[in-house]
Amino acid sequence: MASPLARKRISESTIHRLSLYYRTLSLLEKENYETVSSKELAKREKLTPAQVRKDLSFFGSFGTRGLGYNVNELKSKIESILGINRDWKVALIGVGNIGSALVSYKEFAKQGFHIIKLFDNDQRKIGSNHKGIIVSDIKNLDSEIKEAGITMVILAVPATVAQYIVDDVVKAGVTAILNFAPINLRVPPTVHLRNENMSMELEYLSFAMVNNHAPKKSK
Amino acid sequence: MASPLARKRISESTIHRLSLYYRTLSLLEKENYETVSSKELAKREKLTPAQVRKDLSFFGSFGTRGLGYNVNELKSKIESILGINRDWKVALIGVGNIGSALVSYKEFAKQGFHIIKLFDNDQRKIGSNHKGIIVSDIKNLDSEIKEAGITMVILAVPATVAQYIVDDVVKAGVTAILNFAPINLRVPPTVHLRNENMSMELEYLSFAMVNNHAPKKSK
DNA sequence: GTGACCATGTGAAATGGTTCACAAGAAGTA
DNA sequence: TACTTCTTGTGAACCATTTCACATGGTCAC
Repeated sequence: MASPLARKRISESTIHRLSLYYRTLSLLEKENYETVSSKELAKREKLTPAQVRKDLSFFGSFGTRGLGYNVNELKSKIESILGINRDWKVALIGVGNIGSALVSYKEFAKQGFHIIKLFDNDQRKIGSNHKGIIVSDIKNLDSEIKEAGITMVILAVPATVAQYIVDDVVKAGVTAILNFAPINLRVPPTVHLRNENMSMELEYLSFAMVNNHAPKKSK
Repeated sequence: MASPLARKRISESTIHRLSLYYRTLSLLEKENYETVSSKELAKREKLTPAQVRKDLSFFGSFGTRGLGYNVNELKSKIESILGINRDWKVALIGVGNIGSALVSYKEFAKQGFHIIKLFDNDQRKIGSNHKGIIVSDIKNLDSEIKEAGITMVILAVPATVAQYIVDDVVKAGVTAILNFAPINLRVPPTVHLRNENMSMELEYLSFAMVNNHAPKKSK
């Protein structure tokens, strides 16, 4: 059995699949499943049972031979692996198209990501109320982020200003950034950065159609 | 040199990186770069030069030894590989939070993805105007999609109804679907499906923070 | 034209990720 | 208890992707 804390490099794909398992386990829970086998889980994700077992084995042995995994238990194990067994305070910067959609995006809150601060530089937006949150002036970014103890930020600003804001939020102590701007950002090595690029998947689709690439499971 | 039409399986990662190269080439074009080396391109994407050259080599030899790649030319090569050297007519289904943000999302149009039809089942939304497009009743999905010759659809509806709509759009002749609903959809093998799961990247961030996973380049 | 330099394109090697195959553990049955 | 059945957990084998390393071919200065 692998120790939960074994310092082994876990692949990005494994983590992404844990997210999928988590979502499916939540569903199984609602459907009142007691247990689930790697076979069943694999079927739902269009993966192989071995893949599922291997992914989980990096973190421990959570199953029972002959029986499978206890749905509740596995779900909560994955929660703690992914770090979503707690509440995250998140600031959202840029209350434009994407930004305002994200404020209302329920999946985030479901998994413990709570947007508690909104920032913008547009005077018409500052002071306005989105889902109970008042939009702050981006000038107050530093103090408000520090005060609220926020370490995670969603960036939904135009590409032209994204880097400046990144520099600022990093100074304010943020260590995780989810970036929606179509630009490559620079962050210090201590800061985690992920990019959400919605065109990418459309481009993959058009590639697949044009080249008659065999349809495959999606990421 | 690999023939552009060699039937070799191209990896998903390679295609995603082409998207990145494309974006950066557009930028370089604006910055009036004539040529770019694999080294420079790699630096901007935080990849290795060999990776860049290998990716491109699957599709042909586009560079000049001693000089690098012509920015304009490479950009247009990638455009045709990705199938974005043409206009795609896209229908967007579900004009809620996410949906209405996507209508205004400029990156799509920039790359040739034109949302020309909106559908919803909410009487209050049907008939309303979003960026010049009138929201249609989802009841007319089949006829309107066929009539407009749409083959690509963005799905931004609640998870509970997503599968029904997928079945309908497939019947209407759609062969590519970008799904934002947090659910695993079933499509026939002839239909391309990609999922956009915005929670996944946040979960990756929280995993990285909690496990002190060395920050790495983002996808 | 010649020489120095540079960066591509690509086999081969190395690395990393997925699948196989099976020993071993647990549950249920008689 | 003994037997059957089921499914996990995991080394080993396999396959895919990335990186290395270098021959090749082109540019540019003089």
